[in-house]
Amino acid sequence: MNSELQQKKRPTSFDVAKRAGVSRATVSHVLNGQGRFPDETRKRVLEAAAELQYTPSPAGRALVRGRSDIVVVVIPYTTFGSNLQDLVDEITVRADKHGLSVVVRFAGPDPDKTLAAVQNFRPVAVVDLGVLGAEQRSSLEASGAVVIPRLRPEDSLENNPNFVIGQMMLEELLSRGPRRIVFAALLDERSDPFGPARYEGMKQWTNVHGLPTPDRIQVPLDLAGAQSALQRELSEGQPLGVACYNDAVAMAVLAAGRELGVSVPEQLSVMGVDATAEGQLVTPRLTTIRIDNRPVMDRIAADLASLSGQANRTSGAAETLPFKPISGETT
Amino acid sequence: MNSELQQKKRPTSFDVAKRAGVSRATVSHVLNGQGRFPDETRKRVLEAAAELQYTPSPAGRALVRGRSDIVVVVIPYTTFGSNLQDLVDEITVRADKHGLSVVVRFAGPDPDKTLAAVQNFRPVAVVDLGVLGAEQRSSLEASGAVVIPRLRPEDSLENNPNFVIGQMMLEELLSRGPRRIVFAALLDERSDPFGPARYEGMKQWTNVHGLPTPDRIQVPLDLAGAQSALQRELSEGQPLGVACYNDAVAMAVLAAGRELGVSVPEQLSVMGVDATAEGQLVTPRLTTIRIDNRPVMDRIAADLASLSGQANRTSGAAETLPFKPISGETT
DNA sequence: CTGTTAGCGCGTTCAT
DNA sequence: ATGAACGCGCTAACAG
Repeated sequence: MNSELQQKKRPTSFDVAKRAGVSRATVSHVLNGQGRFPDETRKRVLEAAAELQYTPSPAGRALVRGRSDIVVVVIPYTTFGSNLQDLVDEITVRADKHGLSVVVRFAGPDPDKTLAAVQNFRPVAVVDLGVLGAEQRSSLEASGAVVIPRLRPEDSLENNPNFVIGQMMLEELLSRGPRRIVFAALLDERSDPFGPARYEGMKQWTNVHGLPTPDRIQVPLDLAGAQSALQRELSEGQPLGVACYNDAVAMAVLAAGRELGVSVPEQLSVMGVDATAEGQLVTPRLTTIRIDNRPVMDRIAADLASLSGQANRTSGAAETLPFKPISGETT
Repeated sequence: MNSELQQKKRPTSFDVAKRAGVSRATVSHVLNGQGRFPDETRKRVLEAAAELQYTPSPAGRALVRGRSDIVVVVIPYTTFGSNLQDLVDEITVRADKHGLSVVVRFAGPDPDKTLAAVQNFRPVAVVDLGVLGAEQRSSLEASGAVVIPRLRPEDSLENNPNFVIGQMMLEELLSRGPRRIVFAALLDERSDPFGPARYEGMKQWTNVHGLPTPDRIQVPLDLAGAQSALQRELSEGQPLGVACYNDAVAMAVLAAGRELGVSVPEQLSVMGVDATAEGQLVTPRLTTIRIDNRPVMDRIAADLASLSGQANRTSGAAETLPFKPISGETT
């Protein structure tokens, strides 16, 4: 028989109250900074709580509050910049300061199930990194959760960063002279939450500048598949500029071009997005766009802070663009 | 457009009971499949629940159960390809079948805070993808959570996949003849949860085969940094084989070698791990190891199933190895 | 001003 | 098949 077998039952507010010689209500008041108590009492309660390592039961609190202390970060099925974890880490730290706990939820193939799962947490807030549609957002808001938005594909397009990225890529691809433009999306559409907006940005730009609308192709991330996808576009013999969804796609296009014997960047210029380490390590080095998510983080942090009623310090509206082109050898 | 009025308050078991003309206790029993009720009653309750879209409050349930329905998947701070997301997706689906909801938690820089955050959910189970130390596991288990995958007697060091991967890399690197071996870890140690075991595997293998113990270097993912890291190892003039922590590191090493003008694979052979798309798209194509996480998934699924008392012993013994070398042009 | 009592919120379960 | 009580924290109302 192991004497250590005791199921550690967590201390409750009752235990703290008993130890501090007060009532449960007082414990609650002191711990939540409500009402005024003599320092003596406050101290006794705080000490008792500390000694018992008291942590209020999230379940009890959620029950009475009607919602949990959980913030759900919903992440699209895609790999955008490996610094996603850093972003989440920072959200976590920030939320922690407001007494909120962060969990991540990967968006599954079925949006409804994802939404249901998120709803099930009765989260106090949902950080949407590009997954939620309009109706999902309002559904969440109807249930009382605050949705902290980032990229909304449907609100004013000109404000959408992805829209601007599409245009930025065009400018870069055409800076060496005119060429036919193609947008290379991922083969797996589900992995492509931002592609459509970028493509839209490109279409609008070409439209404004009197250029033909770029084609859109889907490129698998293997050599053979990419090759056949690219070959169809190259057949016309004029120089081609390929704006890719991300660096991985760009690398597939480049590999295909190499296999097909076309010269880069003369006959084939390629641009990625994300500035991954890999893209900068290969030859030819990728021209790409580095996305800085500090502005996103700031916005999230502000929204998070406003949850606790803290002053919503709006930072400067227009700073520098949150993304900048990285010149490589592929344009 | 249907302007259905959003219910501000979710239905409770009381609402269902009222609608079905029974008591709350009956609702609970029927919904949880306890006790025997006439089909008539069962049906009425089930229908009422469905019509009201009743979802039991997780908070209420957690309160009475003492723990939540949450399964926390703890993910190491490492670059994860979409394969990890697929793994999590599958865990999510599997857990859902048992009425459990999955959340992901990225391991932060501070293990204690990570542990505390996980504990705070009072999870019914924790899926550890390579972050938890022994004392963390026991701490979780002491609080009543099941840590998955469960440690099994056969999980000695020799069976550790990473241990075997290290050895497999050595065999591949040395297949072209003897050369000096170096293990290239990530610069950011925090991102490297599996490297140590792989290095251990290599050390043991060399020891058994009477070869010198491989050096260990840390390689940053930029050209200049990788170059200086590699240069120190190349100075001896004999052929070098570099076993890399992953494909990204391998690409950094290759870029450095290219810059330094060494021939691949004659003077410098390189091996990665992960078989990323990028590694297969570059020239020279990477020799790497593809890791199949189906076995891991099976094990997790089995442990998950056993949470609900379902003894699911379907998994046969060791079939094929869960990883296989991909021959490229770098060895 | 300081602190307590009482009761709510929701699902589960024992005893009837 | 049900009433009542429980688990835990919060807070309105109230008493010292």
